[in-house]
Amino acid sequence: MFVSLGGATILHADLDAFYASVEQRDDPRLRGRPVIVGAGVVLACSYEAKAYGVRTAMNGGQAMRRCPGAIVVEPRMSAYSEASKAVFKVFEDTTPLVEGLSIDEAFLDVGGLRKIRGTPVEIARRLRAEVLSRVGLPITVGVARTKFLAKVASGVAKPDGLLEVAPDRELEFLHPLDVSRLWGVGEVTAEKLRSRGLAKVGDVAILPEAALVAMLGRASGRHLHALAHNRDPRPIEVGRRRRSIGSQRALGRSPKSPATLDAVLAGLVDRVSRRMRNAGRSGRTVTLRLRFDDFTRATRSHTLPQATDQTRAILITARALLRAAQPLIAAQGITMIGISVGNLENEAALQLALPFDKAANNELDSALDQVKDKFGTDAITRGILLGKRPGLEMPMLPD
DNA sequence: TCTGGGGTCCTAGGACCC
DNA sequence: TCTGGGGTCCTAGGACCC
Repeated sequence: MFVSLGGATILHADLDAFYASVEQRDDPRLRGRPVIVGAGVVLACSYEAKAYGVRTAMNGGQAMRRCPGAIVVEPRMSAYSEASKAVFKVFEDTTPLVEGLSIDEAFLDVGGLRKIRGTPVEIARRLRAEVLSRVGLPITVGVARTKFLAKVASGVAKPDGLLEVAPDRELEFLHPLDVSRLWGVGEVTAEKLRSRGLAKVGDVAILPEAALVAMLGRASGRHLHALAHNRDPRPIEVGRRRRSIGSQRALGRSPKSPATLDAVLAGLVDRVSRRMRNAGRSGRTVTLRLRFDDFTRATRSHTLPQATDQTRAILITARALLRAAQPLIAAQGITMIGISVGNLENEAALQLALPFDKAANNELDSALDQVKDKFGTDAITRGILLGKRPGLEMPMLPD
């Protein structure tokens, strides 16, 4: 057991197969059985399904071929969001130093709690028990001296595990691991490393930093070099804020008319701007994201002089970007469209970033009229094209 | 039944300013 | 008229993560 202040005091807590676990918690018939959340594509799958080779992001048909007995359930995002909040409540009851990474994982710094709550491992053990008893979900915790290592440790310990990497055994733990275990090493980087005979973290550790930088670029090279040598001084950051808000939609492979694209775009902008207003954020940079038949991607962006959270200002910008991308779309066939707004500011939104522009306004209205002509008067407001969600704010009428 | 939806960070070139 | 370095912002693309 460690008593030094420089010991392993960072916890990385990571819920196991989060969406699927919530489904198994809420429906006893699913327990112990392979569960897939999401029909077209696997959003999450239970460990019973993983045993058959089902993976997140896998195509639904492929997943069913691998695991014909799997039970497929529709995602229930609100249930997951609620479960996430309950789990974060447990985190925050443990320590105020919580840095959320995503809906289902967080770093906790428990370094100052030894006297009142025990050693980090004792705290981690209790945290796991509490998440199970209070929220009913299994969670894995990695304990280490650095964030990086705590995250790697929880990855190794999954599912339903607890693993401490003692400070005097860090390299012993790290160096035999496959390079793909490292945070930031995905398919592309792992393949680059492997093609040079670097399969294990220990192989990477032997290289000089300059060699890694030449291979992977400055940031990735330095990052990987630091981690292979077990250097990660980053502290827990409490209260990190999101830097962009976006929404996207897959369109399938059939050709899309401009009016359809416009309707989808309007729906995306409505959803994004609504979420911005709910979050009290406004932004300046509007980015249009496109994906084509051959799965290549393109982005087009424009930065406004002032931040806004207004549907109309964002939609006018988004439409201009879409128009500029028309040749690309015509040539390649579009299969996904997305909008995101970045350069977010924390203050409440300013009134309207764009000066009133009669021509742009008329153009917008006529575009929305075309959508209505084609799909019915209330197509947009009723959200028929956009997921059957009532209460959309479109169309925006002239002042 | 080939491919979801939400994000983060980094790089590189060009415009612009001092 | 030509030349320099440094800094910031914007745009586009790409890798990665859950």
